[in-house]
Amino acid sequence: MADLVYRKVMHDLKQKIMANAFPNKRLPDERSLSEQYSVSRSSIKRALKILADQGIIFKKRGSGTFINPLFMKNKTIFHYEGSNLGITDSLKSQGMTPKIKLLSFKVIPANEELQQDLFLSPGDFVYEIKRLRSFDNQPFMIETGFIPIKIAPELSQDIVSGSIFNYIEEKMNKRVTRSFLSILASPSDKTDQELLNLSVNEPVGIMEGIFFLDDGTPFEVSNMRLHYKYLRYNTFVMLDDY
Amino acid sequence: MADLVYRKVMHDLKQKIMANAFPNKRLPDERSLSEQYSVSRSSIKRALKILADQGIIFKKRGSGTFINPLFMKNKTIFHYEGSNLGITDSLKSQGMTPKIKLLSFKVIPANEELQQDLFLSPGDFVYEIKRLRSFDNQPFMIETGFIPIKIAPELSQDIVSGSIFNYIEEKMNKRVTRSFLSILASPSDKTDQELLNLSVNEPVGIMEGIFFLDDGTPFEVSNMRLHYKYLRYNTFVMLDDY
DNA sequence: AAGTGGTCTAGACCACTAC
DNA sequence: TAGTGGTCTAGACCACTTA
Repeated sequence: MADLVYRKVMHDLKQKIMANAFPNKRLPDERSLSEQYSVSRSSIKRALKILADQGIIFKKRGSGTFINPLFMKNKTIFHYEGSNLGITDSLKSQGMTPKIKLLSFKVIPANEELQQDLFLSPGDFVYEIKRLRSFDNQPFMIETGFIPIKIAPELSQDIVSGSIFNYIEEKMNKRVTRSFLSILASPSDKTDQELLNLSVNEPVGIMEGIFFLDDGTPFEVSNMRLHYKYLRYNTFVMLDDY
Repeated sequence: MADLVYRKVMHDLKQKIMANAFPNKRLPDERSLSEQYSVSRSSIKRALKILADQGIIFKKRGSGTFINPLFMKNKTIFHYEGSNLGITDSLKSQGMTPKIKLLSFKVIPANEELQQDLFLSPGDFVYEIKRLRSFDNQPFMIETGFIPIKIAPELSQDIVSGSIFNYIEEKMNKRVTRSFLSILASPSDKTDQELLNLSVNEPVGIMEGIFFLDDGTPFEVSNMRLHYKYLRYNTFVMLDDY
């Protein structure tokens, strides 16, 4: 995957942007980039499109391509980034060592809400997986996930003690490529305070979401309660009507 | 704008999909579409890419292009797409009556951070606008906005007591179409507690963002502190590329 | 093996911005 | 007018799925 032309260009430009290789906050024009990288202008455009979709750069027709200044900020702090679906990979890409502690692992009948969210029928069962995620001995997230047993019949205590998404991709040869997320804030409860080392007036950030496989099947409903210092959800909204 | 090839194809296909013109939930292959529409395959791909980004279709390499069954079953899932950036409109569409109380309105020199975020030069000035938003007599948001005076030289106390975005669109004939948002949680401070009727252990949700005009010009830097019960940010994440 | 989507090229022409 | 990004084409070859 990593040998694709547009991906290489995209990654290289991203790296250069972060290394402040363009102090004037402006990228070379597309035709020059095409020459520099010895690739077609189309490939340059494709790489730039991705960076633009991620909000890292923006283009002004007739004028040039510029770096979004807000993207450069807050890079020193650890945070969960909206651009990655999996928590494990999200942490790894930031050089963190993720750790997972399994709190509980059960099979329960899906209630009505889960039936709706996961397109299940009455009587269907789901795994209920509670986990505590940490990095560098700092717990930052309590995660409760629900997965239909018929989608992943072979889940074991061993598997769910690691990255479930990686298991799905490597062993089941499917990809988790979409999710609906809700993000909100809430006072912490006793469990939060104990597990996440929070004082009573410190809140949690909550992410609720449904994750989908690449064929459109809803795969997991997840409720994530995060230490408030470790949630920063970045998102780029475009209203350019297609 | 509507005469672009890929847009026409995209709209036409979208309409056909909704009219159930593909009962087998499968689109013709790209080469056939290219012939049917008498456009290049690249243009077909571009149209399909947009539909895929919107979650309407998904592609399977070697197999074909298929209609997302979820799109037909539950269209509310994709609801965030039509949503508006402006708070005022966002509330109105939910049947709420928004109210704005102007807390302060000043002109100050842009500090270094604002200069960067808003593409300003040293010595440039910005408006600093602090407002409290309520609906049905329930205050829910403290908003601090910074807008370059050179972008909107005619801002008055009267204007900023209402919807600034609406003013921009109606009087200045520009559109706010993009924003870069960070969402996080934080304990409330004394001001939050007073203005938003929060107790000490109740948090705020924070949205920090830069809003851009449709030509890419950064228009406003905004810091929004929300009563935690009134922040729920919904988003749809796709990882198909990258 | 046939058919599908994915990647990439080289180049033409258009639309907008800056000077 | 010169330079920028935007659109579009025609075609080559690759990677994957299905039979």
